[in-house]
This record gives sequence, structure tokens and C-alpha cells, in this order.
Amino acid sequence: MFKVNKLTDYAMVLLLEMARGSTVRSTQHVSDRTGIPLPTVAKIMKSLGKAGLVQSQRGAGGGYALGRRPIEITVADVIQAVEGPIALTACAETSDEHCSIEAVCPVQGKWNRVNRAVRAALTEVTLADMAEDIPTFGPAPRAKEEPRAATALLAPVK
Amino acid sequence: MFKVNKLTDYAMVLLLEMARGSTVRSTQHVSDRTGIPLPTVAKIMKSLGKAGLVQSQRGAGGGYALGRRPIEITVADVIQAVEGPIALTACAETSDEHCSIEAVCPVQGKWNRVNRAVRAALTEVTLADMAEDIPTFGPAPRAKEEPRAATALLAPVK
DNA sequence: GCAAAGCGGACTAAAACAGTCCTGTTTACG
DNA sequence: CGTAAACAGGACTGTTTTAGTCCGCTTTGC
Repeated sequence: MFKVNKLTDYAMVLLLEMARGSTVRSTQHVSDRTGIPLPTVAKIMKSLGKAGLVQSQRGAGGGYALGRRPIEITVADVIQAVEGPIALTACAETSDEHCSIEAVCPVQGKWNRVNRAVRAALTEVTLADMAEDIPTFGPAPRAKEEPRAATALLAPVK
Repeated sequence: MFKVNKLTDYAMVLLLEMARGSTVRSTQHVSDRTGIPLPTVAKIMKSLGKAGLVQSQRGAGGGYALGRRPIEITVADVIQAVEGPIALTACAETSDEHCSIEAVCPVQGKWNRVNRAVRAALTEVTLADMAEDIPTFGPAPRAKEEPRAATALLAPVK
């Protein structure tokens, strides 16, 4: 199945939680709120931080806040932050990889049109769009409970 | 990296080769022409056959031909034939899978918009588009040589 | 009847992914 | 100025997915 990583899905949930305010929140807090395990939240936050999607504040009382406004964060941004470049085939424009027969490749560049179309589609939708009609994440959970992931924590596959 | 399967890429190469004529060709022949290993060609052809993208002729002298005109075969068709439904997240519209917290899922349905946009982008481009400016696949190779895959047979990853 | 060619499915090796953990650095605060 | 909170970076591991192969069966032309 043509799909995004589970971590990308988690990332969207985390960003949605972050979008609920502009205050700095610790990974611990976000983990509690979303049910996503602490180490996993930390890992994803690092990726999001490198991409500038979230800003970090180190030290005691530190944590993360959104790096820019929800309307300025696209689905494409999130995917790229977590998974790397969006390149449907390995030797596409945005990829650093190269096809061993690039010089004579009969389909050279043909995928780029598809790539651009997909990137455009993913750039259309922003975090703000995803957050619509989700004014709250539900009452703040205080104890451990099921992750409030988007599609995360699937029923056992198949 | 957000990408399609290697097999999907191979499939495109196979279809492109098939698009060069309407005659029935054996997997052996197509394997020789493209450099993709015989068992792999066979496997992909089975998937394409089930999806109706190619038609098969069993028995001696049999083989495969395109199931419909190149302009009627989209990239989305190929991806779906090889990888299954295009559903960026597991619990999306076209997926049979279900999220364990579907009833209360805060992002329920939000991904569908993204899904539809991506599907539309992938439906825009047809085999005929990909085949443009590739009148021949080069002189018919008669001995083993490098696969003439699109992006297949990459340089060692990374 | 025999050989060519596709069909269906099982199996294996390799790669990618998800998840965890550890060690170091930065910062608030008593 | 010492301690604890919190992020940074990266190594490591078990699991899942993917790619590739193989085998026995069926269909069909000659």
C-alpha cells in the first residue's frame, strides 16, 4: 500500500496537539496528552525541530512550541521533516541518489511530472486545515490511556 | 523517503516496453528486453494481469499484451495494481483496515482530503505521457545487459 | 503427447522501520 | 553554584515489509 510512515502520522498528531496553544510544552506533557510513548515523541520532535516545524527551549522548564503558524505548516513539510525528501522514485529531482544508468535511462525525468503533482497536492493542505473542527483534543487526560493518534495504533494488520 | 515500491517502478518499465506494440510477448522476451530478472517480471505481470492492465494468453506461444490503450492506463492504476490501494494512512477511505480508536479519532477523515489530492495527481499522468519521446527502447538487446529500468537498479543506497 | 507459457502460492534473504536507551549539553532555580 | 529538568545526538535492536526465487499445476499450440 502506498502510504506514509507511522511516525509521520504520529507527527501530525503531535503538531495538532501543539497547535492548541503557543506555550512551550515538554515531551513528557505531550506524551501524556497524546498517549504516544515518551521516547517516540522525543525522536519525532527532534526531526520536527531540525525542519523548523517546532522550536525547542532547552533546560529546566523547557520544551517545544510550534515553529510557525499552523497555516504555514503543510503536510508536505511534515512528511519531509520525518521521512526525508518526497521523491517517488530514487533518482528524481529532489533526491541525492543516482540511477546507475541515468545517462541512458529511457524514463529519465518522466517521473518528475508525477513527483511535482504529488508534492503540489501535499502542499495544498496545512496543519490549520487538519485542525479545523478539532477545537479541543478532548478533556485533558491525566492518566495513561489509548493513544489519540490519527490512524496510529491500528488494529493488528490484516 | 516518501516513494513508490521498486516493483512499481519496474512495472512502469515493463508497461512501457509493452506499449511498443500490440503483439503478445512472453515474460522471457520482456525480461530479455528490459534486463529485469525473469521471475520478477513474471511476478509483476501477475499483478498487472489481475488489475486488467495487461491481458494474458496462456499456453505455448502465449504471453502478455496491454490490457487497454496507454492513454487509459494511469500511474495511479499501476501503483494500485502493484502495491494495493492508495491510502496515505491505514484507516483512510480506500483501506480495509481500521483504526482502533476510530470512533473518537480526532483526525478522523482529515487525511482523506490529502488522499484525494494525491490520487488525483497520480491519475493525471498516463502511460502514454510517460512514453512520449521514447519511440524506441533502443536497439533490441540480444544478450544480457544492464536493466533498462526507470530508476531501478540504483546505485547502492545512500 | 510434449513442450511452451502463464497461474498461484510458499518461502527466504535483505532492507527499512519503529522503538528504546544512553551519554552529553543547556538552563532554571533554590 | 549545585542539582534537577529537559532537549540533542546518536547507537542499537527487534520487528515488519519488501524483493526476489522457486515449485508444482494448468492451459494451449503443434
